[in-house]
Amino acid sequence: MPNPDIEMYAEVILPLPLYSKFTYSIPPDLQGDLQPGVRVLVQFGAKKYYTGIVSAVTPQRPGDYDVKPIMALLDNAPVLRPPQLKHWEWIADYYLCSVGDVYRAAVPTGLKPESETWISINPDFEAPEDFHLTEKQKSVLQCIEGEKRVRLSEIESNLKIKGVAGVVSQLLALGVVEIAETVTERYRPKTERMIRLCAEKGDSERLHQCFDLVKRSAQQERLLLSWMDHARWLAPPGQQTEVSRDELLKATGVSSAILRAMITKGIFEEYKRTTNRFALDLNTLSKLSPLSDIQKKAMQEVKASMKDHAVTLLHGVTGSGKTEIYTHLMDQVLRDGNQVLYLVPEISLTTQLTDRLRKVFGDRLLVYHSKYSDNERVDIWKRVLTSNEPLIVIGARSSVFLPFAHLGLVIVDEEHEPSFKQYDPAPRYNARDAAIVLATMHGAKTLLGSATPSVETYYKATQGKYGLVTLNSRYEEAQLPQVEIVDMREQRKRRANKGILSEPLMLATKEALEHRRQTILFQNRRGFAPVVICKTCGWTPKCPNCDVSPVYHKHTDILKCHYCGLASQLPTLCPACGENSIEVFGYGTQRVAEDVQNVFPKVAISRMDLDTTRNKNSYQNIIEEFSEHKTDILVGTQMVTKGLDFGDVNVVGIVSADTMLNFPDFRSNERAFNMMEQVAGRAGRRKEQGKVVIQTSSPDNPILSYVKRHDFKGYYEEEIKARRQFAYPPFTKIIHVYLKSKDQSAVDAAAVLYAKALGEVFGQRVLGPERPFVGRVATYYLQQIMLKIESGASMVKVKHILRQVYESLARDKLVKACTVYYDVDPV
DNA sequence: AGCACGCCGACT
DNA sequence: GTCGGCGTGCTC
Repeated sequence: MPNPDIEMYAEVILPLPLYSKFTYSIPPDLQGDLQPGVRVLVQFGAKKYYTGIVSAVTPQRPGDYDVKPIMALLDNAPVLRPPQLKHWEWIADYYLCSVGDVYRAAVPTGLKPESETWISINPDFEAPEDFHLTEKQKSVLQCIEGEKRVRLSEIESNLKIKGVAGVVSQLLALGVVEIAETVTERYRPKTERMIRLCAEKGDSERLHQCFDLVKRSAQQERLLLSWMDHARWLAPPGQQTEVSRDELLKATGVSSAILRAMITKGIFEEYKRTTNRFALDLNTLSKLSPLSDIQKKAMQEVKASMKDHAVTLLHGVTGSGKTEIYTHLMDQVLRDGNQVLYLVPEISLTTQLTDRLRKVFGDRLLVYHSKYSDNERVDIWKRVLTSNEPLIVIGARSSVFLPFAHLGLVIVDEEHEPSFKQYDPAPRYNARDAAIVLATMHGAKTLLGSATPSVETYYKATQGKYGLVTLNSRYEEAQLPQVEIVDMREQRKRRANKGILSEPLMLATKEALEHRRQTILFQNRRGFAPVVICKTCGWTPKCPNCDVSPVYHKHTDILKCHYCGLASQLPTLCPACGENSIEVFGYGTQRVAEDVQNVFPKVAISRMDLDTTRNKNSYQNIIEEFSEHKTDILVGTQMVTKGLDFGDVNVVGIVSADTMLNFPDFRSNERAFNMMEQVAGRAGRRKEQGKVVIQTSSPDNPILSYVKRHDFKGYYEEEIKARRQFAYPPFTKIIHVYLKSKDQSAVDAAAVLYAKALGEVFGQRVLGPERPFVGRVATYYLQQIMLKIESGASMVKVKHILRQVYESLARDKLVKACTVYYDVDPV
């Protein structure tokens, strides 16, 4: 039993980017209930309340400040599991951010209620004689008057003026309004509208009454009969079921007005029921499909490798059936009573994959990703938290944070994918690496899978640090596609192309169409045209917030900045010279789709890029339509490269390889090879050999010859040589130090100072500062300093030095004007 | 990250 | 004279 005489204190993690620890006192009535991992409500600063997570409980009274008490305990039991706090600390330490940053990213918002300011009219207020208000005050007051209470943010959005907080504080001082800070729980369990009869089971008199009431309406009668059918009303007692409103209306085809009338008559009654978001019919489960001999062999090798390696790489060419191997492995882990984390890039989480797995694993499969609503995410969190049962979570990046009880296996598919790395905001973590660490904490094994492993991973595999299993042939002897490289300069010289389509790509597409086959065209740029220019004076538009040119979008007829999202009008006359000579150049997906439609006017084309996949179901719809062959040609950005499986695709066109090949950083070869090989892998996944056409202005680029031969090893050997020669990963570890400010001269000067200070300790390991590829994003100017640390050097020491340098410069006026942050292992 | 406190320009 | 701009420093 806790001793109530000893005062106890709790260390609390707050969802803030602060590095110091915050300690609160535990009120006597909560002593003994508090343990690491529970959520508590605490006051922070003068008015804010946050949901914090208790990280430790100690009897140690902290130093010389007034300790605030914990306001409330929000949980009976921790919302985290034991290894999670350790995992958060690892991420914060490794990726150089605060634990609060990790907490913010890890836990769904619904579990982190914050306080909000509510404003209401002061009922006791009496206006003195000479009382008058300014116009601004009056309009704010009007917003409050109609309601019981309003949020500050609501007034701001209603009036569309700034400084509402100030006006409210004036009104508060005058006594006109009062304010309250409240904490609202945002999580709402999902409810379903249900319909029941206003009669007891067995009350036949009442039932007759009901039938009398609907006698004159065929529709109402139908609804009543159908309801009785759905509810199994006539079955023996105890076998009745609840009837959902939607289900009933859908089954009968009767309009909701009819139902409403019957509710008004008192026949039916509507009520709400909390539903299980995971409801599933267990009778539809199907068996695992058997593995081919080659897959069986690979599976045995994977299992053998896992005996002596914590991490194993499964290097399998596109279409070799890696997913089948994962499925069998997961099944075995479930049988052993353990849980599985299956990480995939966001786009792979379409029903293509999840339906397949759901058929095998039923409700033991949970799906978790960013297109889910926060409520749905809280549901999944709670389900994982309360379940010790074997289950599989398939999810994107953030599912590494779920409260697993006992992981037996972690799978990271498409492990080379840059999207596993979060770039902004902190924590800037790589989910693949965080997952490996998590697996180790659980004593679980990790399987990384890819057709084009990252250089780092493949290097570790060749060095024996990771196990390596290779699958060289495609499933059912499908062949890797044949690759043709087309010189676009030569095409244009001969005027053989039609718009962006070269002759070979046009012919291949045409042939595919004739054989009822499909085509994917890959162009890694969205919008219509990336370049807008005045032909008379050379003027081009610039984004006012960023250091880029906006892209022309034809459908909406606007210029759009792809960095900050700002949209503007395309001027008809040049703003610089006044001539009517503005033209657009270059190709985005919209324009590619338009060109293709011009060449093949009768063919159904769809487009998949960020612009067409904003909504939760839009991926799904585009992919479904394409896989059901309702569309013949799919034009898309890198989204189309990620793990999609379409049996009828015979032709893949890489519309322009040039931007990929000429990117100015050390990963550009890796990215270009992976992207081209992956998109090529979408072709010919069934029996007939597919065809890939790569259009380029530099057909002699060596990367293209490796893609042409599907020669991963050859590309890798050359790449690893270059990495060694120029001291890039995996031979060094890279940390980017960023400085950010709205004041350009401040960042520029501060970055020089910073690089100099770092150089005094790290010497040649410091490169820069330089402006990043895009030097200004959303009104912030950026400077980047690159640190190259030899692999094997003590990172503890490096981080200690980074902290010291920051502290020594923190008082400098220029540095103070900037935000400093780090990106560890950038991709 | 918020938020309060505090010190200088354009308005009643 | 005041309102209100945002620089600076603190939050258990």
